[in-house]
Amino acid sequence: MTLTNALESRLGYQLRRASAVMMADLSRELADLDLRPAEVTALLVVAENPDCSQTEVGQVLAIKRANMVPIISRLMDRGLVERRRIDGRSHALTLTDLGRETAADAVARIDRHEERFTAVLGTGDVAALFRSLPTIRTARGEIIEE
Amino acid sequence: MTLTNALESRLGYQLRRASAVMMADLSRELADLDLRPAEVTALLVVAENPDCSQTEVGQVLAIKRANMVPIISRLMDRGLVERRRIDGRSHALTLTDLGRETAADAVARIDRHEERFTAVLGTGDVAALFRSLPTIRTARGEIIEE
DNA sequence: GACCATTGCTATCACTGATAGCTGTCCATA
DNA sequence: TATGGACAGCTATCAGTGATAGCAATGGTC
Repeated sequence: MTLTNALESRLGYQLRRASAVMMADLSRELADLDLRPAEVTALLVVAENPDCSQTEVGQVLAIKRANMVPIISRLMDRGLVERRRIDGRSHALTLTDLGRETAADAVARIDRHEERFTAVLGTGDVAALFRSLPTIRTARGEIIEE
Repeated sequence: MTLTNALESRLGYQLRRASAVMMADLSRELADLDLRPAEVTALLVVAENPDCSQTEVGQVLAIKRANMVPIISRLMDRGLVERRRIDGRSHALTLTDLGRETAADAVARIDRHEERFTAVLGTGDVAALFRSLPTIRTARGEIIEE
């Protein structure tokens, strides 16, 4: 028996299911990098913004300070990120050479992953998504940090 | 300093952030029901499909058999769902009166929640989302159960 | 110098999902 | 009818993400 599911007509539900599918695909694509999705996003933000602080990375990714700690720690343990004391409180984050290589690899993987989905969507639909999704994010005000 | 974030141009990232925003809003809306989002979805599927089995609910929601167990257990403990043995293996799930009340309440809350987002989107965008998101879900074939 | 905000951190918890493997049951068929 | 395989529910455990509360050290301001 196939069940009915009225949730299919809910935007939040559709978003969640679609997001889960893409995340699963991304995880597979990133698997042999041995980096979690959250770690990769942090790596890429540091790549783009040399000398940024850990808190700033968290702000742009909507990851709380407390949750940034193990992410950056792991990237440092892996030899991908270095930090330099700025003042007694904050550090400036930069990528190592290995970090830059890994970031480039990650971007290539993400692009392949994205392609698999945008390919079946049509450019109009993709454009519509890039208009709608940010609107959703700001609809209730994305609350960043505490 | 405000950082740049090239991930903003990735569909997967946008989807994840938008989904997180909606989930957070939904959680707030469901808070005083004392039911987790996953439990509510299961409740609504049972409401629509009396005498369905636990595995079937899992299939339609893409929740694995093993993960359905605590969900249904909790709904039964809460007196929202009842089950009747069908054969030695499976049970037929139905809602209790309280379950029906709670389901109706949940649907009202979900509708309010949805409204907050669809209100800022324009009907064209909403229609586009309901076309695109299911396409994304099937793009890589949503793998259901093992 | 007192006060307060900031930064990074620890510790802990909640929610969702995944895996591996068990038991008991049903069913087809050899 | 005996048996092998599929199936339903279950246990146990882990991974990933995110949230909260609170601490210590530091920096800037009045």
